[in-house]
Amino acid sequence: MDTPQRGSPRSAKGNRLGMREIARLVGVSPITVSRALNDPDKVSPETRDRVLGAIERAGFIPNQLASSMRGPGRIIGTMVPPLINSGIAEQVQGMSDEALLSGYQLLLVQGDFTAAAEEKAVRSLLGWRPAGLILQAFVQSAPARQLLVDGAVPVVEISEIRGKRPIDMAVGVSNFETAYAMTAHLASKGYKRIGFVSTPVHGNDRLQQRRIGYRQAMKDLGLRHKVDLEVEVTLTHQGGAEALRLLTQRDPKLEVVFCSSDTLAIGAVQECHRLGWKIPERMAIAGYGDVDLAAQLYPSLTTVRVPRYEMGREAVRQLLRRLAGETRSSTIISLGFEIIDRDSA
Amino acid sequence: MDTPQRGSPRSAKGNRLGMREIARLVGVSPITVSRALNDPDKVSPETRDRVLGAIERAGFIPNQLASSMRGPGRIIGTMVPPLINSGIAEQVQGMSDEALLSGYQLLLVQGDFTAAAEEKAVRSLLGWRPAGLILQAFVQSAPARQLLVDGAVPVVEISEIRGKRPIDMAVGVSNFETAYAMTAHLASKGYKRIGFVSTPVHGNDRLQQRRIGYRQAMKDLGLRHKVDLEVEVTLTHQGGAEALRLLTQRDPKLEVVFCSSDTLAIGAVQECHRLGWKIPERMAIAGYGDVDLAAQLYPSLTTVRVPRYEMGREAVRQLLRRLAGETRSSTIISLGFEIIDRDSA
DNA sequence: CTGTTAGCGCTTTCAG
DNA sequence: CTGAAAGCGCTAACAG
Repeated sequence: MDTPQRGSPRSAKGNRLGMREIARLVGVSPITVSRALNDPDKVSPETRDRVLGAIERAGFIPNQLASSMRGPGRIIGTMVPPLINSGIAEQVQGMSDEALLSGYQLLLVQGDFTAAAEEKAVRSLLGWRPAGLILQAFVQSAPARQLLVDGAVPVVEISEIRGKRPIDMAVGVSNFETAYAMTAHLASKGYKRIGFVSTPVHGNDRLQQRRIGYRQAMKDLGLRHKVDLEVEVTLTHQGGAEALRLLTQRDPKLEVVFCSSDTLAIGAVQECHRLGWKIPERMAIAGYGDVDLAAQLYPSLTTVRVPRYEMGREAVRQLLRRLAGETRSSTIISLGFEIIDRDSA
Repeated sequence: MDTPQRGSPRSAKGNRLGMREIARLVGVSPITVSRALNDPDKVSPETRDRVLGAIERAGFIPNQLASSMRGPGRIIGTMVPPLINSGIAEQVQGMSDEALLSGYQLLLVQGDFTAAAEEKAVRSLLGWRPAGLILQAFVQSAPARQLLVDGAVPVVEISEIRGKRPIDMAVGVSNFETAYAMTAHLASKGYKRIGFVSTPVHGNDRLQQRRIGYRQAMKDLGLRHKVDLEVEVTLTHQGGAEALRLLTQRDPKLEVVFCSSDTLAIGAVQECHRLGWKIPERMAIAGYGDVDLAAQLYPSLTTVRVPRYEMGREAVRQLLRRLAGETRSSTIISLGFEIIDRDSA
């Protein structure tokens, strides 16, 4: 209410006041204002209150750009795959929540799964001199990798963790294990003819590992596996529907379709409804991800739960630990997973 | 390949070289390097090539923090509602795509729908001295509003546009119109008993307008409307299922449920399946948003399509136009919508 | 507990 | 077309 309306309305950008003005107002030096804000213990309670009061009254908001030019910045740069149609939103939420807790901000750029976009994204992120980077769906193209190595910035990859050397740190699950476990789970329920659907695996090690896990399980369990039990489709519900049609065309006796993403699985379930097929009697469906809808779907979806929200948080935590000097060496954190057995398979 | 590996590995943060070093390398002054990058025409082609070559070779990435301290920054601050369970991801994608096109970066913070979070979010955004702000799900709490008015920063709200005075600029649809149109559409198909489901409308003007639109249409069309045809539930698929149970309990003869979000509608559809109810014969369902799944759902979902991706892009465009000095006054952009008539109602 | 000095890396004047 | 000087707003380092 008593905030003075200063300067011209919306045009001038420089009418915001700085520490200098606050300092003058209170009758101290700028550094004291800085300390009152960042290191309150180093200022006498009395001075502190006067400073903080003035800040409040003036509506002063410290310029983070300027702060970041000295110490390490308070930006965490993150690259994510397209947010549409994936559980990535949860990961972002996890990162965002955890970052804010420690006063960091997320600078978000979207990659797609191409090397060119990747390099561009990393470049622009590094331009902000972030305290660290969190990379999802990172394909490690050579130039981008080089940038990061040169960059001397802590990097956490949220990724496949099996048999891969992270640039610096990594958080994730073993996609091989999860897919293997699901395949074995389906077999244990008596299914023998198990198809596998994914989006294009080329250049995506998470999907590669899932497919390898599926294949390995089929082999270990002595189940018939042919390449034509596998299809690649686009990451849409429609893709899932297509996959179902394709696979049953190739093998009319197919019993269950294991989809490498819930999106695909949900699409496949709808297609079954359309065809009038009973799930799981005529066709069983399994997914991957345990999105919100999975539990509410009819029939409820058997799927793999990976802790996406936790992965986001853990990635930030790992970064902060490194920044605090608590860890020096490269670390890989494997989070657990669950096979969620529901009605669709 | 020939990029020299300089300095200590991952610990030292200062080993990145700056314009000064590049300048020295080429034998020009720093300002020439700056110009080669930002204003190539002002540098002789020959000098430019030498500078750019050196930059390339050294792997130099300009420090955006430093640049932003002089001219207007290249950050667009955005506040979004929780990314989970909403079409927001598309809007973010739209903003992100458009912003990147012009060399801006998105600084993302998540609000929830509370005034306290809102103020905090706006504060931290302003701390980065963004070129502009894009606010979604902004409830205009008094302190936050004051911050923005004082802030002298262009603000675009992605919001309800009916009868509201934006802080500065706004992009959106009339939620009243959309809900009115859908209700009328349902009535035109012969439905008389129409229920309405939403998440809590308190403090959310978009939802308020949708509900008012529904009520107004019911009245205008001479349809019976009682408050017990309306329920509020949480924004989850489960919420949609609950709503269906609740409403049919209250009015066993209910014919159609209009959900203020596709998430709810999809949940309601699953519940119908579970109950063994035919859609739309026993119960019809309509949604709002036209998410990806809506078209693939069985039965496919009758819903309202709002151009979320476009809203994101348009918001950024509006901001950029203002920054370019092309517009001075407050503007409100209303984007269109479509009633998508499918099988569920 | 408080202040002075200097400088982060870039870009805006203003001169050549 | 190129450069020198100055400074954006803040904070580390070193006094008092």
